[in-house]
Amino acid sequence: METTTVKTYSITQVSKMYNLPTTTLRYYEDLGLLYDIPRIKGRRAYTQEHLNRLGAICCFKDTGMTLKELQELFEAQDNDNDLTKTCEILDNHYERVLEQLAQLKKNERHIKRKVRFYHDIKSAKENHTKMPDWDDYRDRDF
Amino acid sequence: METTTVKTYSITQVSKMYNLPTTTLRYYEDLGLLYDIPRIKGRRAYTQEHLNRLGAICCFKDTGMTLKELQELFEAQDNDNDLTKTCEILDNHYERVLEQLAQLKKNERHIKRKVRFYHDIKSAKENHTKMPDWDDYRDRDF
DNA sequence: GTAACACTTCAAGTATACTTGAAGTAAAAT
DNA sequence: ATTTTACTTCAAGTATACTTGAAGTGTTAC
Repeated sequence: METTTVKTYSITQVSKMYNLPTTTLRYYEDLGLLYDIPRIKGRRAYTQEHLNRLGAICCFKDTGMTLKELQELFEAQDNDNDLTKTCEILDNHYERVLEQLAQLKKNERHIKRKVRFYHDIKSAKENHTKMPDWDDYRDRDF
Repeated sequence: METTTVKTYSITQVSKMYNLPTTTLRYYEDLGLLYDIPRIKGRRAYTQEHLNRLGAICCFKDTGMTLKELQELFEAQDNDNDLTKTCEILDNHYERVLEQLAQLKKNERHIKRKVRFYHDIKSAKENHTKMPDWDDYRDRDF
């Protein structure tokens, strides 16, 4: 006979690893996003499986999925193992992520221009040189 | 004597242009993010200036700035014309945007892998071929 | 032994960003 | 002329994602 010990993590360890308050970890459990977390003497003992799931939660949440949508995704993935629905949700979400990425790149360029513009205004004021014109910064690559 | 007519836009036109409900436009005005909007017969008449400002609001908001932070930024920009503070806020925000961009790219790759993984599971099940293993998808470029 | 610490559950409270409802006005459509 | 449409103001309500508070338990520190 053979026994294997599975490495587990306390709620505070997980909290630090994922930079999430312990209250948020409990909240996700309440919502059913994390479940079957074993208790050792009443305390949560997260396994690698739970960490992987939590990684997925953060990834999807950070890319704009609501917790409700995450519940749906996990329900399709776990319970019924409804692959058609799982793929549909994932495909739709991936589309949205690509749009986000394109938009964020645009916004990044716009903000970069604005940063330069205001720094140049600051310099101009300090050195009593000619004030920059925003028209020279719009839609121009630096 | 010379009179120039400035092109203006109704709240519904602006709502459609920026894909924001009219109620949200009024809300932004309540918060002071948009101000000095002239009324023609009681109706809001947005000028190009307001559209530019609204564009900035959307850009900063979409990159994670809160409306309160936007109020601070605009206060530094408009009222006191406090360039040091304006630059500081912009610099800090730009840093955050670069981090977001890096993170979003990571998340995009992770989700792409997951999309492929589940599509491959679906195919495997339909064609009774070997099920894929997630380990073959982690941190691998396609 | 007892105080401090690190959790536990469960219910209620909060922050942000809108959103809705009620009551009114002014111009266009029938 | 009167109904419909498109706004207006102002106050109150809502959704999402947490966050806090109260009361309790089991291990560690002195």
